[in-house]
Amino acid sequence: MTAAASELTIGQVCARTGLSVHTLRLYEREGLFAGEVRRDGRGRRVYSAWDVEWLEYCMRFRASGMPLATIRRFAELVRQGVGNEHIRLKLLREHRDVVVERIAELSACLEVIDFKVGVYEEHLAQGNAGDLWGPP
Amino acid sequence: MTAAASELTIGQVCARTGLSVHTLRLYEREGLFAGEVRRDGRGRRVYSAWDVEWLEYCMRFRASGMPLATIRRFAELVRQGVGNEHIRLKLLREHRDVVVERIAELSACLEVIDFKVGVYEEHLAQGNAGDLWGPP
DNA sequence: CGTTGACCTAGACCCGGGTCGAGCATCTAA
DNA sequence: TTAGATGCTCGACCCGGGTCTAGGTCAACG
Repeated sequence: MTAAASELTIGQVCARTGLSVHTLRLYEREGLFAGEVRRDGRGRRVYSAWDVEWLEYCMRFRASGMPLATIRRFAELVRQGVGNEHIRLKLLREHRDVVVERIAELSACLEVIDFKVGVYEEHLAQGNAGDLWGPP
Repeated sequence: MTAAASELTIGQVCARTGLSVHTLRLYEREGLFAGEVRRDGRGRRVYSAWDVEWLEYCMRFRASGMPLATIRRFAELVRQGVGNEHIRLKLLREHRDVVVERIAELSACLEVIDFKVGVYEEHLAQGNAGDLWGPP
């Protein structure tokens, strides 16, 4: 029989999150979890539903460029429990700003790339001879 | 006296681009330049204005997440000269798509982060007790 | 003169973030 | 009962992208 739906093995968590077992164990070693990952009688990891929820946030943080070290700091704050919410908020806001910045940077790059794409399109459209972008 | 404005030393290029000498030399070794970097009589690098222009594009590519290997492929195409513009265009378009994707991903992350920021703000605003985001 | 500063090469090192493998334990199904 | 999954730990490895060092050349300045 299977355990309660919120008692997941590492393999199940992999399946749900797309992370590899290796990565999951790495994250644990690196202290990214906001609560000790429990073990069953045989020493195997047991993840709860909220461990997974937390992981999903971690994945968002990663996908938005937050380094593991920052996630660890955040996790530590959560582990310490009630009372430091303003610090957590500060951290989140700082990361938010980084992400906004990054989007702006990418958008600026995109404009440049689009410009160059336009140049090439035009060049090709008119079967233009002569090198685009070569030494003068 | 100084050389023509378009004949730059590596140090001058660093100053103009913000890249370190190390990085500039690395980029050259890695074949990122679209034209051989010339040398003066003493073996010192001499950069032309368009080398710098090219570098500026490279920096945009990097900033938008293009790996060095891809920049190298692009540079090779340019080095080969006239005739492969459609391939270059394809490469640029593919990268463009990657960037657009990435912006979308970041925007999605931003929403999640903003949501969590909102949760914390509310929590703090009402001096709420009880842990936000702790094991149930 | 000698020292200072900009440059050269080759190669080592570093960091972040995984990814993999060896060697072992346990459960399950054929 | 034995093979196959699945899990465990620990430590090695890998990759991308720099960054730094040692040891050397040269020109110009005081």
